[in-house]
Order: sequence, then structure tokens, then C-alpha cells
Amino acid sequence: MIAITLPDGSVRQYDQPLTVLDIATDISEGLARNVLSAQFNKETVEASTLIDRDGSLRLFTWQDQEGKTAFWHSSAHILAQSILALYPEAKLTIGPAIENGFYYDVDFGEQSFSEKDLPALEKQFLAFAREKFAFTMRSASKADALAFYKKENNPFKIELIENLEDGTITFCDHADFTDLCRGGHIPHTGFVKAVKLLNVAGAYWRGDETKPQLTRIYGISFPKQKELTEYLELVEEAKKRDHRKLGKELELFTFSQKVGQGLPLWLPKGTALRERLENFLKKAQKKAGYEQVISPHIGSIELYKTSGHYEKYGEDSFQPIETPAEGETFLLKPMNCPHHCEIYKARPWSYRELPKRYAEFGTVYRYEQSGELHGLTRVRGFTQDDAHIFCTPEQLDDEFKKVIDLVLYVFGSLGFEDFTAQVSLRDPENPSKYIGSTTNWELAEQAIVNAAKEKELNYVVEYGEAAFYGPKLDFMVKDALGRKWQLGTIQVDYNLPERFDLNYKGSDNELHRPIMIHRAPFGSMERFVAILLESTGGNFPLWLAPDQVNILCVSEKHKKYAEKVLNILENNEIRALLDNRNETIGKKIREAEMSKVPFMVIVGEKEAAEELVSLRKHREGDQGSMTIEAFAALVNNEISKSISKFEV
RNA sequence: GCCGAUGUAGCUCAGCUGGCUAGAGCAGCUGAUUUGUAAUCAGCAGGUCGUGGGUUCGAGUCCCUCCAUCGGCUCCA
Repeated sequence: MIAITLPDGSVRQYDQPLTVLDIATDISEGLARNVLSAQFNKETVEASTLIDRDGSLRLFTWQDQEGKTAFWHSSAHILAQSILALYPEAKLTIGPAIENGFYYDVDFGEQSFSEKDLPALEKQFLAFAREKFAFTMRSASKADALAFYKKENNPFKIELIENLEDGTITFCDHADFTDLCRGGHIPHTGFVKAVKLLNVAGAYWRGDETKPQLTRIYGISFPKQKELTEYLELVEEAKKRDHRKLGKELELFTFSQKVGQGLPLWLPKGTALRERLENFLKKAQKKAGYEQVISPHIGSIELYKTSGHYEKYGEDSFQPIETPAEGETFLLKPMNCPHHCEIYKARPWSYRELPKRYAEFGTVYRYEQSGELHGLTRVRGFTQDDAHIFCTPEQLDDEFKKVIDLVLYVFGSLGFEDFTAQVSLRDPENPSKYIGSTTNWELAEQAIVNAAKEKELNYVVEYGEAAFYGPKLDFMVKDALGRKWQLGTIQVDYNLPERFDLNYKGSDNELHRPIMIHRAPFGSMERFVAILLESTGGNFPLWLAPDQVNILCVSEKHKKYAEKVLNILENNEIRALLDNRNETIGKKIREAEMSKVPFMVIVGEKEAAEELVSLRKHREGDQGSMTIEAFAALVNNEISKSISKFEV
């Protein structure tokens, strides 16, 4: 007797071993038709896997992430099969399922593969899929596996197998195609009804820049053509929220080849927006006990030698600036921390005076490889909403938690709900990448994890994501196309206080080393504005909107009254525009709608006679008429509703 | 930096396999119109086709260099 427990707790008894698919059929025919993969006792199994003992079983369909993973993983097999059919000389490497779709990394040798070649590959893919080839797993000895790929002359697979243990090696076959594979497939290729091979990209073997570069083919597949069409439409929609496109349309920022790549130019509207964000944060920081400081854009090379940044980045960065006569050497400021250390050092401190919290909207310059630049999210010159807190060990936990509160306040005020907190720790395999003592690293990591737990953050731990001088708590947000970006960051640092020989006098009359917290709730103004643009689609919260009201005159006859309205709104500190051009009201409305201004106020004959305004809301249409004062009150009321006060 | 793609007017895009003075819409300017909830009409002006070189009788179109941008990889203090 075999007892199978299902997720709802029910138990089914069978008197002989049977496959996952048999069990699904026993539950319902419909489920059996849709089951893609399964988990038996927490292990991934296939629909064809024979179950011969008691255990708990979960069945996955397209509705489950696990089902999608099996679907896309299997699609990668079909892609590999298609590649070999069309390019017999190609060497396959790895091809996993990803968050949206799958890819396969291939070595095409001397041959170059480009996007033009995708349609033919897609056609072959669908032809194979339609054949309903069953996926079957089989074990192989290490020797047999190696022999197979030696015959295929595939060094990549050989390298993979050499790192596997004999007895754990499995292959997956479908049709006459075979691939080294851990498992997790759909029953047969026929489930894949639609596929789109999206793009080709270069990718290094094993993610290592020093190893050969392979061709990566990305694709996505679906059980129904309609789902593919919908997915592609969704992607098209998302592209409309691209901050580079919106930034141009809304006249927020621009780039110039002459100024240089990765060096954004902020236009007046963008500058005003950014200043609004800065003032918002300054206000909250003042309340939280921060003091503003200012430091120069260059610093002596000695400053960065002391901090360790020169040793780490000097060679691969913007090169030093030399003075002509005296032979002095300066570096463009790549971060503000060393300057703030020197500010702290300007006088001695008592423990009674700590923590000191120095804040600066500090513009920094970093050499980023040309291929990494990306709109406002990855640039070579940017402004951090930086601050450094110098505190005693006893104050660390509390200060760290206060910073988390500030970051959450900032995110909350701007409507970012969809973020992940990420605890970024050292890469255990690569200790030489980091500086500072193990003890201090452990203390710092502990402080971060404690604070994250205590603040009940829903966090993930990522190894190898720490800064070279300390661990971080990063706040990650996705852009319109689902790419992850780090916005806010909080870092605990025992290292710089050591290097700069910072101290304070303790209650015991001895000198002690303070601990430093680096933090930036926005991260950088550039990246934050970019992500804000993508998440709002350019429809900013009212308090941030470049223009809050656009006054539209029905005709030039009503100009005088419109000016009066403008004046009253301005007296109420509302950012208003007046459109008194010689154009039809329809055109003015259309343009105002496209410019995403939250409120439109229409003034004509009727309004002028009765001292009223007609309100139209962006994307919502006509809202009827009211007095100017009532409208001003309405706007100010909405503003105060949309921005909460920071409570310390 | 690496792999692949793209670059035509301020913006969005036509321009087939190389063939007369490179087109359109929007924006701009001029004029008419004075308008009621998503585009009033007419006219004008605007481009050394990213850059430099080459092939050719002839290059926006083909080849090479460089620059910039886009999708990835690597990197991200």
C-alpha cells in the first residue's frame, strides 16, 4: 500500500506503484490534462516519475510558478534541439528557465549568430514542439557522460560533468536529442504551443569575463498563442513607461554627445522636480537630527589612499588630475564618505555629543564601462542623498533602525510598495575582495540582520553583494521591464573609522573608535527619479508634479479672467500654467492630457461671469465647476493628503 | 570593455534589390479663425541622412573606422 498526501491534507491509497500522471488522473481528468510538473517529498519530479512509496505530492500546472519553470526549462531543451538541427557544429552549454522565459548559451564557434537568424530557429522550434516528443530522464555514469560529450567534442559539458559526482548524473532525452539535465520537465513538447525568441546577447562562460564569450538566445513560450500575444503587448505597454522616453517627453532631462555619455543634463522642469525631492528629504532629515555639510568635487589622492578606495578602484577609474606647476594630484570625488570622515575629524568629540549625522547631496563621478550606462539609472556623474552617522557601539542598533524608518518613510511617501529589502553580505568564496577584520565584518553583518528582523522587513540575503568595506541593507525596486535596481542603501562600516583614525572620548576618559553608518534613502537622485518615472508612468504624486494645474482659456477673450485665476492659484502656492494660445479648447485639453498635468481648469464665458472655474482631472475628465477658492483648497487638501509628515 | 542590433528635420517615422533637386505627420514660424472638455484651416521654413574613409559613372542605401544609443554579459565604492 502507498499513501499519497495531497496539499489539502487528503490522503489517497494505492496498492501498487504508479506515475505522478496516474495520480493526477485519479484526482481528475482535467487536472491530468494540465499537470506540468510535480514535487514529491519536496523533490522536483516529472509527470512520468514512478511513485513507489508514501509521501506528499504537489502537482503544478501553468498557474503555478513551478509549472512555468518546468515549462520554460523544457522549452530550453526544445530550443537546444532546434539549434543543433540548424547548426550541427554549435556547442551547447547551459540553458535554464528564468523569471520570464528561458535562454540557452551556445558556442557557435567562428560563426556569428544574430537576431536575423531567430525566425528560422523559431520555426524549427515549433515544428519540433508539435511532434509531442516525450521527455524522459535517465541516469548515466560519469564515465559514460564524459564519453558522450567527448564524442560530441563539447568541452563545456565536459567541464560541467567533471564537477558532478558520479551517481548523481542524469540526462534528459526527447526525440533524438539528449542533454545533461537535473530534471523538472513537462510531459511532452506538445504543451508548448507558442514561442518567441526574443533576443541574442553575449554572455561569458560561467559568468566569468576571462572565459570565452558565448551567444545567449533568450526566448519565452506559452501553452496558448493568445498568452504570448498578451505578453508581448504587456512588454510594449511597459516600454511606454521607459524613463528615457518619458524624461524626454516631459522635458525633465537630456543627454548630449558633446557633454559626454552617462552625464545627464537636468532641464528646468527636472531640476525643479529633483529639488522638491531634495527639500522633502532635507526636511525629514532635519527632524531626524541630521546636519547638512558640503564638500568639494575633487579631493587629494591621499584622501582616497587613506580610505582604501584608490587601491580598490584607482586603476580602473577616471584618472587623477595633476596641477601643472606644483605636481599636486587630485581625484574626482567618487564618494562622499572620506570627506565626511575629515569633517568629523575637524575637532575632538565626547560620547555625549554622538551620534553625529552629516548629510550632503553630494555629486560624485565614477567611471562606468561604456556598455553599462543606462539612461538615468546608471550614469557617470550623479548625486547621492548621502549621509554618514558616527556613533558609539551602543548606539548602533538604534541608529540603524532609525535609518530604516527614514527609508520606509521616503518610499511610503512616493508610493513605492513593491520593493525588496536585501541583506548584502560577503561572498564566502572570495574573501580577498573585502577589507577589514573578520570580527568587525561579523559584528556589522549581525547588526544589519538584527535591525532588519526587528523592523520586520521582509528581506532576502544575497551573498557577494556587500561593498568592499562592509555589508549593506539595500532596498531594491524593479523598473518597467522588471529589471532590478538598488535604490536606498544602509551600510555599517567599522573600517573607515579605523583608516581615518576617528575617535571620541568615552565616559571612561579613554579614546574609542566610533562606528560609521553610510546611508542614502533615494540612493541617487538620478536613479530615483528614473524609477519613480517608470513606476508612475510620469503621473507623479500631486506634490511632486512639475505643473499641478493648467489653466485653459476657451478663447483669448477670457485671458484677463484666466490671469486672475492664475494669480489666485499662485498665491495659494499652487504651480499653475496658463494656456492662452489662439487654439481650440479641444486641442488645449488634448495637449494638457498628454503632458500629464494632474488638473485642468477651463475658463470661458460662463466661468468669467460667475467667478468660477470648470475642473477637469487628468485621465478622469470633467468634474464640474466651483469657485477658485474652493478649487485651490481642493488642490492643497489633496497635496497634504498625498504627503505624510515624518514622525521621529 | 565584450556579443548582437540601431542611428534619416526638434519629435515619431517613410525612403524596395545603389539611379534625377531626400519625403510625411507632429512641433516651429506667418496668416485666417475666437473656439466649451483629447488634434480648426491655409501657407512657409526646417535635413552636408551620427562621424571619417573606401567601393562605384553614381551611396541615405554596399564595405571599413570611430562616436552615440538599444538589448544582454561583465562590473557597480
